[in-house]
Amino acid sequence: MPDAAPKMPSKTELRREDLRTRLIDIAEARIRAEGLSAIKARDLAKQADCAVGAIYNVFPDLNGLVMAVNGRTFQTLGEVVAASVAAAPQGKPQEELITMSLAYLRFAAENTNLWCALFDLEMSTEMDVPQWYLAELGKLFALIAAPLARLFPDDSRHDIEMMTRTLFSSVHGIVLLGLQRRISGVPMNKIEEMIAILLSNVTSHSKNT
Amino acid sequence: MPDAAPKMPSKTELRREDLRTRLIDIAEARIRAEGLSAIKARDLAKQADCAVGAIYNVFPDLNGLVMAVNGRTFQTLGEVVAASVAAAPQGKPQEELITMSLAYLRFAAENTNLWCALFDLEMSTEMDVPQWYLAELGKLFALIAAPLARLFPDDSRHDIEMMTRTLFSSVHGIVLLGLQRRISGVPMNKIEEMIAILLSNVTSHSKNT
DNA sequence: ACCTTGATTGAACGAGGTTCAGATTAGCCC
DNA sequence: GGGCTAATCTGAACCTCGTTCAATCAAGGT
Repeated sequence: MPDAAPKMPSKTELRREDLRTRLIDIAEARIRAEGLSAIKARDLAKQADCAVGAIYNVFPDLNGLVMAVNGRTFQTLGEVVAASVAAAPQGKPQEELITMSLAYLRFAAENTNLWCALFDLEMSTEMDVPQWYLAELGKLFALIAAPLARLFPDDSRHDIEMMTRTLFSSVHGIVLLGLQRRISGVPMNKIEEMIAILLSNVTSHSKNT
Repeated sequence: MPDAAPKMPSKTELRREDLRTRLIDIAEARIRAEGLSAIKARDLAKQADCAVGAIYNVFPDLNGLVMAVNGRTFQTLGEVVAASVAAAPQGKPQEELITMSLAYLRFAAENTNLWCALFDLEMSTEMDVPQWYLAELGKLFALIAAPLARLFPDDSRHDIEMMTRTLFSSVHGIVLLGLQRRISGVPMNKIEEMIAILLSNVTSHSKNT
């Protein structure tokens, strides 16, 4: 017998994996184009050229599929933010924070539906937050904490952690409400201005508590 | 004939109005207890002791009913925030802002499901934002703008407006993410601390742009 | 070739929002 | 009060979805 543990990728396994990625691709495209509510089992099956039931061989349910899409989205988001700060040489900490925030805004604006799906699901079901989610969030937080630690070298790890969460939540809130009311004005550059106001104020003064 | 314009509240009208408020009451209680997803047409009808179809005589659809609940919620929220600042004699502007923000947090924490419903609906359907919604939001903004105007008397109306939106969105973001991860720690007093960090920093420095 | 095991299928189930033809009732004039 | 008209009320029926499962089929081993 051959080695047992790293199971052979038998023909079945391959089809399985193929279907899996095909479904994720289709779901991602659909969410991007029409939003989370456009995810319908029968539509997906038709597009993927498989039976409805086949979806449930590969994912526990449609939520699981959306989670897989969210995994991709979250990873891309992390890369985009990291890339933005890597691109700006080694600016002042404040500028790094603003750069990252604008990258976050930009990503959310250009991929609104995918970005919304990231939260629409976690929010509604308050069950087990998956591991990768927390891991990705941790990576984002680390990116923010770095310039903050340089900016406030005397603050404790705890203080930096608090500031990180505070700033992330704040920027997230600005982006969220900013994009939400696409109708009622608040053009993109106003949102950018708001982020700049927030960060330049917060980071030009130091002591908290 | 009697005057025509302010139509008589005939027996039908009364029942109609009665059913309307009864349905809102029931829906409000259900959302409070079990969240937005617990709103089921058949359940509501059974509890209100009417036929399923009757709901649609009084509201365009279930969304409309939820909107009515949201109307109440939003109004209560406004009152709570206004009351909090009225209760604190005439403190410094910074303290007013913190007081209001903590009142906002407190309301969201104590009425999480109702508060979530406020955004879960507006978010998903991006159709016409109803008039009362913008009006209530305007009232909230006015409450925030008042202390800001005292704090930065030289800033233009536009600057104050921007700062108002910025702070509101930021606090909203902190509350949102804070309450979202009820599981993964972030106890209430940490959230309060985050709000305090944000506001004390922002409002102790002045110039933007 | 044959058997066993697991994947695949799609019709069927159940849950939920919404509708509508018929039954019921209110309002009104005699 | 009796009768007529128009509106309201009713709940069975319709439709859309997610999800399941008995029956079918294919892969891999012997």
